[in-house]
Amino acid sequence: MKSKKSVSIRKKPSQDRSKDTVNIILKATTHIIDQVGVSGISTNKIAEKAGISIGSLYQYFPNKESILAKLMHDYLNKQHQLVSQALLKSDAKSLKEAIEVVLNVIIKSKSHQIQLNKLFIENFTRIGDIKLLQDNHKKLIEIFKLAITPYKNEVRSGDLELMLFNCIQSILMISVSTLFSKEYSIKDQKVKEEMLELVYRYLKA
Amino acid sequence: MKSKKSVSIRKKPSQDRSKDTVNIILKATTHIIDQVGVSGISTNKIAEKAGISIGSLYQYFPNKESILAKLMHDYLNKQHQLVSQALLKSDAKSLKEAIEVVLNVIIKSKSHQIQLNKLFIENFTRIGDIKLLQDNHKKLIEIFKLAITPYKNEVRSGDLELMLFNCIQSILMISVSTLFSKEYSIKDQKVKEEMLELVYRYLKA
DNA sequence: TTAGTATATGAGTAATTGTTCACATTTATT
DNA sequence: AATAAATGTGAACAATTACTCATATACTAA
Repeated sequence: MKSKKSVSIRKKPSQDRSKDTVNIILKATTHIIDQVGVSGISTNKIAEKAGISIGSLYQYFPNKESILAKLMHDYLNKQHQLVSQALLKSDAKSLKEAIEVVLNVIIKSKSHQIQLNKLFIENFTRIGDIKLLQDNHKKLIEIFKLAITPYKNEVRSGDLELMLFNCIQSILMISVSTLFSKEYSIKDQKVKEEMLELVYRYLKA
Repeated sequence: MKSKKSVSIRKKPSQDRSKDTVNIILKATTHIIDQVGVSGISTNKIAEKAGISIGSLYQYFPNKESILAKLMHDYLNKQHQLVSQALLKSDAKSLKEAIEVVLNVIIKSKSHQIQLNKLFIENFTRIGDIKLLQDNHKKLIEIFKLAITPYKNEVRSGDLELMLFNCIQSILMISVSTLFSKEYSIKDQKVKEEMLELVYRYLKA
């Protein structure tokens, strides 16, 4: 039960076929999460689904948790990368437009990687990964802050960190909720507009 | 693996000592969730922690899931009850005050039952319990709607259901997040005020 | 007291879990 | 071609899992 939730890989794959193996393992894990959830995962099942031997799996991952951690790590990294890129290319001219840019990317990242949101949520309460998630939130807050800095005269005064913390939590929760909701979809334009309205009204002076 | 997530109890306890047993089981489960999370739970551990035999546990619960379901069920029921009661006794005179009443109770229920929020969140992705959670959200939306109805001239036009859906998601997520955050606490007055601000600004005309 | 019912017990079971290790095969290097 | 390194294999293991059942104890009512 003493699982070290390391993100590291046991052996660094040098040849192409071993890199493939690692990718296949990660992909198989994602599929299983999608089908039976995080609690339904076992290393034997992953190996089976990946079509490799259980021994091969342990060549590259020291334990089960490290697979989930790697998946989580990659997912969050990708998210930051996407948001940052979008902001660079953005031609936002107002607070509202800047918010919209951030919102668009988060929504996009959520709707493209639905399976991983299950991992995202279940990990919320796992002690070992709380730090990972909190770092994620902090990074998102930083990026968000950067995005609205040019328009800070439009922003009401107050504890900006806390305000952005609340914005991020709201956006994430609404996004994820709609993934499981029957009434609302994250792809629904109306939902996006309401999220924008929520954040904009909250932040503006 | 074919778990029936029934809330029902296998045998109805009639004597006092058996009612005690059921309560002890539920309490022990709550403690374990608090310490090692939902995924660290096993029926054997519950029985051990409760100081009863594993056989006794299965006298009253048909399977492991039914224990978690009962816990969840009780928790959500209690929450509705508290919110409804608070609204009855409320002397709110404006939209903002009505929101505050709802907010106060939800915050109170969250901060009083910290452990169960882990169950709450992890259950978010478990197929069987999604319906339970969605029903919970729907009920909260209904209660919320009832609370602000007297002041609906203060509320902006739009899809009220969706608006309240977003409010509930935001409130819940911010509440739960602060339970795990180092920077912010749900007991912090500033956090409460910001949540009120978020919801009020979003709803008002 | 006695008989019936409710409650408690815990060794036992079959299945699954995470992980290891001795060995086989494939690739890179000389 | 020979050797070393990288990669792949899967039977095997101890631990843990959810759950059963035969039996024992405690209560209730006659």
